[in-house]
Amino acid sequence: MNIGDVAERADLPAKTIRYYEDIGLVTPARDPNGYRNFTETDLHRLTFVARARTLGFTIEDCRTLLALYDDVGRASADVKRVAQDHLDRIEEKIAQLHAMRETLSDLIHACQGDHRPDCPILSDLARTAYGGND
Amino acid sequence: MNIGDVAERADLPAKTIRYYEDIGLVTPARDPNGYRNFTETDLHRLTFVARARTLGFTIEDCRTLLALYDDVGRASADVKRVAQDHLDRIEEKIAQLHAMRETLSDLIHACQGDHRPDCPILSDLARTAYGGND
DNA sequence: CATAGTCCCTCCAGTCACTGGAAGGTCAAG
DNA sequence: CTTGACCTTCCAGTGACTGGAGGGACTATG
Repeated sequence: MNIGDVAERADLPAKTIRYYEDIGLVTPARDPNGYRNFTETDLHRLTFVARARTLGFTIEDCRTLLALYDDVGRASADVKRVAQDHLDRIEEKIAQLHAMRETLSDLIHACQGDHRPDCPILSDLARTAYGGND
Repeated sequence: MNIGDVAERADLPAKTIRYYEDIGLVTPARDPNGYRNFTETDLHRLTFVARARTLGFTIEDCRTLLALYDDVGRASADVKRVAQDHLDRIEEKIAQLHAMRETLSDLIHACQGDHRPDCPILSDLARTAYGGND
């Protein structure tokens, strides 16, 4: 398979696949003309990575997960730990985003959004760090 | 004020403040020895940016918000639009993260996490794209 | 006056995961 | 033989910093 076919079947840009080769996630063979020649296994690894990426795993996580996938003697506990760590990071991010959302939506609701300059959003941003404790 | 004082008062690394100067968010004066000499106004702009960044605004947003803040003839509607766009992006990210969280936590719950190799997490990642429609 | 320690300076490189583009080689069809 | 679609490599840019090298400036002490 050429890179175009793989790109379509793995639903990944060809650029990304070349990048994944660069960083060693796949190592496709080469035709005499220099074209990459992917096997079904290569494609499978790429769809694996694509799926992991949509779940938010980092490339390093993907590398680890691929290694575990290749290791028939793996312990599922190792996989679970990678996933749990990742989930923890996601929870943390969600919490941060929730905090931002709350503040932002409060400010947006408080803002008239008209032609006048007065704006609680700017007032909030411009508040000093000691804004009201004294 | 030297950069160290500003760093402490704005709760920003000195490195970051230099970077903000590089990209034109502040333009502190210079002492004859080359040291940056920040005014209270500079500090105020930096705390403004710091606050905006904790609310997740991009640097470009910060640039826009600072310009609006400086413009006494601004319309609050302009500020509100920037904030609303940002909130929309946050909502979208939260939705994505929720989707990841749901899938991940399902998979993690399904995984025994023991010494055996069988693992629904890996099975999910390794599923083919046509995984069950045929 | 020398020295030590703390601050400050600039410039370069790296992060993460791609993405865009230039410049050029290869292949199948007409 | 040309056109167009494909493929190749290499370089640079993204966002928002961060780390480090290599060196100058200032303050306090002996």
